[in-house]
Amino acid sequence: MNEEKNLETGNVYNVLKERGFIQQLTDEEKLPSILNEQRVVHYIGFDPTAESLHAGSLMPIMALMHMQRHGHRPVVILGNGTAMVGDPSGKTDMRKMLQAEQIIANGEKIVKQLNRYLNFEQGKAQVVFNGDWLLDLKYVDFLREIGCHFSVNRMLAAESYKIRMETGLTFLEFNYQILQAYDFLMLFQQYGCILQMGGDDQWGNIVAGIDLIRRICGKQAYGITFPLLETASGQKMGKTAKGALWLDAKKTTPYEFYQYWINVDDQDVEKFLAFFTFLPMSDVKQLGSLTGSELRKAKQVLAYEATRITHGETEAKKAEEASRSVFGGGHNDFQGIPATEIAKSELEKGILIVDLLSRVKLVSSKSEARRLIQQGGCYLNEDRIDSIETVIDLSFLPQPQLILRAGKKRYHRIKIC
RNA sequence: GGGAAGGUUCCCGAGUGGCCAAAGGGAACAGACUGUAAAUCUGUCGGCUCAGCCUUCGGAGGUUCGAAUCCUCCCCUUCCCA
Repeated sequence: MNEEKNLETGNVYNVLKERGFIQQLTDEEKLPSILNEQRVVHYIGFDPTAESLHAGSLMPIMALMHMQRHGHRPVVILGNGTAMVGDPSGKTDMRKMLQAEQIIANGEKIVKQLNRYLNFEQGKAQVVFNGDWLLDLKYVDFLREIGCHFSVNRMLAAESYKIRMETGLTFLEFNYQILQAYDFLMLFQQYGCILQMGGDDQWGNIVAGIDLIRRICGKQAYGITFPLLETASGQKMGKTAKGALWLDAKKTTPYEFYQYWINVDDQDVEKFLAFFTFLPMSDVKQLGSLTGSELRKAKQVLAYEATRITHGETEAKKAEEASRSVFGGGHNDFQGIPATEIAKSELEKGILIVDLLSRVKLVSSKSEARRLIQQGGCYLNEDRIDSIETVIDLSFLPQPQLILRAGKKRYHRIKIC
């Protein structure tokens, strides 16, 4: 799915900067020229705390893609070691502790996912598991060799621990930063990795790694952080009605993925085009300058491009078609929208509308289904269902298929088999 | 280890014996308006075999006709002291 990208010319630093990826960096003087002059090995860590990455990881992924397109070499760390600890940076609560096997299994799935975005052939990029060096560390040796370089006073003063200084911080989590710094050191020594990137909440951890490398190796390493994305309404980006916006088509279908992007707030369109597509900035700005309903064109481009990058061109086209036919009126191409199979024999008996809604997960309980109907939000083939007693049976079948709609935007197709 | 304050429905947060499925706000959902946007207005917002019933107020017991509210023990969090 990952087509060969042509190497792009120009300084990747300028590209990242122009597209808004850079929140902070450690050396504004040197880093841009280093990125211009040499092939830079750089890394971003992903926590295998779930079996799929979600939209929150998309910005780091896009950054790595830009880097690779400019000839640099991404290293992805899967934090199967650090996930055993849990990063407290910028968080209110302690993370749930996960089982080691679960973490490994998640990690393997995530590696597969990353293959869609990055080219791992011929050493153009690499995945490493930090458990390889973290899990077998000897406590006392580690304290003596690494721990002695960290100032607790300074760690406590760090912004990333500030919230947790109020709500509580365990020693376990307090060690996270040291482990991440150690990761950077390992990558620096073993792979010549001189740059770490991450969300802005990682700043403290990144700088800790740079310090450690300087103290132990006497060499300079660098860091870049990305802005933490919030939507215009102040929500963390990538939330859907069902929860996270996953990058796994099984957890969030390409259609749903497309719908997320086409529904973004007007104010976010230009920003998101810059982050989540590879369109030239001139196009991004031009699309972003559209106003009123014209802006929907920009959203269509955003949705298509973002879906294409994650799910490929075929799926993106299908999602686009389905969205057009559903929202644009007219055609009957409902191929792309979520579907459930129901046996014809069941329909012969008839199914209560309430049961049907809950069966296809358009609602999370039958009470919700009743509420939906009573509030006038339930449609079958674009006819409003008025009664919660309605029984769906073969008499509804002159239509080639059954299309259920909940509210204005949530569609579901019933396949008869 | 000692002392203090707490743990309430998705989140924040009221409630201190019945009128509590539990105020208020946020989030979310539906309707109207619209551009599959935002804002606004209206309504909804534990579950079910839905005029009734069942489960919920950290956990387990107990008192009582009746408990989120009182008692006992336990678990957890924060703060102060060590």
